Amino acid sequence: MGRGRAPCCAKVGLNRGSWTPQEDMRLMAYIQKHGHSNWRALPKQAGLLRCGKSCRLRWINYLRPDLKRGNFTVEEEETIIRLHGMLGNKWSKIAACLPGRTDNEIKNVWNTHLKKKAALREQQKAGAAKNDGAASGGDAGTPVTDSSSASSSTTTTNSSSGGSDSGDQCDTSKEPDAVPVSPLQLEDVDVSEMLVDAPAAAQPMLSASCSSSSLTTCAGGVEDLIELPVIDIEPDIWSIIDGECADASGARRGDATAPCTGAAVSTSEAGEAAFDWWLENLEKELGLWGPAEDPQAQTDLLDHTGFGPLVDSEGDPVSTYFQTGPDNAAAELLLDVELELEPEPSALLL
DNA sequence: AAGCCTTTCAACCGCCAACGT
DNA sequence: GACGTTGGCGGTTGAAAGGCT
Repeated sequence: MGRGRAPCCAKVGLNRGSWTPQEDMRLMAYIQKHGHSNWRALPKQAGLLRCGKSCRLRWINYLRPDLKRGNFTVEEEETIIRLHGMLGNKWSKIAACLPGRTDNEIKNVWNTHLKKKAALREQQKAGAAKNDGAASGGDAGTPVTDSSSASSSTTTTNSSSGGSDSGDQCDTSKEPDAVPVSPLQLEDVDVSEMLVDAPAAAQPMLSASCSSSSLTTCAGGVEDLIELPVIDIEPDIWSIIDGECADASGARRGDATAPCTGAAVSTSEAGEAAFDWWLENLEKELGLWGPAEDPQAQTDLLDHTGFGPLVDSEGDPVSTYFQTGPDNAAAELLLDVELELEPEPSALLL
């Protein structure tokens, strides 16, 4: 019936599985510039061989700049346990009360060790109830006496746990008007007291990146779109996925970033060349480009550009960026450069 | 050192609600 | 009101990493 929808996408020729750093960069660059008003159309417009759902998931769960990376704090774990006790598996609701955390992340944490922890606590409570008053005071509700258990393995060195938290409650990055937790369910509970607030530092990034509604999208932004890097995608794939834009894709063979309108490109050749130059340098700086047989050259380049910390030993610049966090000056510069999309080479090489 | 087992977590899948036509 | 489209949610899966024997 109407609800019926072909499974996400036919996935004909679409990439699946883990995202590559190149894909991450492309998605980030596109969303930073255009927002994500239409996930379904986004991959095509961004030149990604992914379905919109996959893009959304990747953005929400991993690429969003306001995400907290790293282990959960004890406070966060406590919050999850308590909220789960009230809400059940309403991961998105729980996530709404844990700024910087995603429902997927919370779900994983719960399933991996918080579930056991909560069960253990229940057992302890039951045991304490049985023994009743026999035991000494201050035991039954023992909050976190098992610090050595699961939590210790996941909250080892979380620097964000400190006192840096401040701010709004249940403010989720997902929906501005989202009702975090059902008032009916939480009527009797002081939710605010269990909330973990978002780091103030995350707010600017959040507002800058997630205001998709205020951004122009593909519909009218033809000249903007061509500024994104070009990748080689068989136009047939898009025509298979949805037949409507095969013409436009064919018109600019290989340029998957071309919008459906097929409108003329207005950027000058010089601009394109400069952008290519910029992109090439960007990829070099991230270790995504260049002869793979000479990693040293890339390292040298990184040293030269001052982007060294951006690439970790594993060579995954994106994950490194998010591990270091948006405060990382170099990373911010990178994003700024992407945002501006003004091919100004000198700005890249510090 | 090698193989096996366990844990973790990113990604996928299917369903549903909301919204637009 | 019916139908189609889209975004979002929760459950599940599978690859990778780590630990253990």
